[in-house]
Amino acid sequence: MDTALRLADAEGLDAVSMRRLARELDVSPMSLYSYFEAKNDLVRAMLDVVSRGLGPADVTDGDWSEHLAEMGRRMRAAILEHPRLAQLFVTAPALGGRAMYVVEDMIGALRSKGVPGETALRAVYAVTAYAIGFVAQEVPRRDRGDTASRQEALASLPGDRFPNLVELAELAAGFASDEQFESGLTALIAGYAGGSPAQ
Amino acid sequence: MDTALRLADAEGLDAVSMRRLARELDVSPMSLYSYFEAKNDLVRAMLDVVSRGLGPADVTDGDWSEHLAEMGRRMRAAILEHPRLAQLFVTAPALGGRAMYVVEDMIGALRSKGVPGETALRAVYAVTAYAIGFVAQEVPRRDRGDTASRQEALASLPGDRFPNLVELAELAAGFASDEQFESGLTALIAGYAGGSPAQ
DNA sequence: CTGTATATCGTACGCCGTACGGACTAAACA
DNA sequence: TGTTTAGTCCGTACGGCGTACGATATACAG
Repeated sequence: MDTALRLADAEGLDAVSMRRLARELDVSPMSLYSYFEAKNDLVRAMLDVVSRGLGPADVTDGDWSEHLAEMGRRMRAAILEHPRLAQLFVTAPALGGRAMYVVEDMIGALRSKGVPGETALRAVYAVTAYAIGFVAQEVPRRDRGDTASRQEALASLPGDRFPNLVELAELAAGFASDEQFESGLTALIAGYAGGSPAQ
Repeated sequence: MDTALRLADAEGLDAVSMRRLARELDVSPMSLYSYFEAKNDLVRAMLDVVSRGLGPADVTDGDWSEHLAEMGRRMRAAILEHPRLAQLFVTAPALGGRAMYVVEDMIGALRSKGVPGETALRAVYAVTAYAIGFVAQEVPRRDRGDTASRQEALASLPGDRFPNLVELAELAAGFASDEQFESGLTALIAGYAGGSPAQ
């Protein structure tokens, strides 16, 4: 697993083939099948290791909105630790492994603070969706150049069809990912809490 | 493109190989390279066609929150029309093609109703992230059995470690996707609007 | 008619996942 | 002790993949 993850981080998920991984380990390709029934199993194991980075949601102070926000932040952070594996989270048949524990604990925390089960489920589900979708958009964007080049790309759109994007190019390109993430996260949770608006 | 999309819808994205697509078309594999420089181009073209399904955001009544919500719904609906291509949206280097027009128009609509540019950008970005992430979780879940079997799967978790998920299994399995999507979408937008709480 | 562009194709290379069966090793048991 | 068993490793082979390269055929411009 170490080698597989190192390989994936360094050269991308596509570089992780049974044959290539075996070569890295100075071993025959078929040997790997003693440990994984098929390549899918290997990939699932990789996802599991990464999602272990979620860690327990041990924040106990603050109200439940803060709990929930923290879960969202952890989820994003865990995925961003291995950006090249991000697509796994997004394509995965289901959140499993560590993520399951986090969801369970988060729902428990919310309920213990008086949130009804249904709302807790809905809110956790929504935050999960937001975090995954956000990172899915964030990762490729990050790979594709700095702020200046992103701004240039937006500004060079045909101005007669994209007046708003062109006008706001500088603003849009300058958004820090962290702020942008917080913005949506805060809004989403505020919506569930019926609290104050974001931004 | 028609054949490629039909093939992808019927047998999944993996079935769309240059060789297979050529066979479907009664043509040599290499012939396809007259029209697409590489397989990536073909995939991008497929994504473009699908995202054309977004259509223009032509809802002009209602306030801007309703506009924004409609964009989210359209986005989800467009992706769900070709569920087996969903991962493309999520892995894509950037929203392009039709999606770009939708974003532009949506930002324009929001601004024309008095929303500051920055908020408009942030809100549209957040809704996009939410919609993509939601569908990413929704598609595999849908493939994996009906309500009853999902409930069973949840209920059979070890009760000492997952008390909440077990207890709420019935509730969780029974959530209709549409309701769940609306729940998060409403919350998110309400957060930006500073309006009333969801659910 | 001649040249040039366009579409199609056959062949070949180096990847991939993995089915199958064999060889070696170490532990469990007689 | 010898024998069996389970686990590990491997070589070979099959069918698939993307696509570089060069040849051919067809159509159209001059």
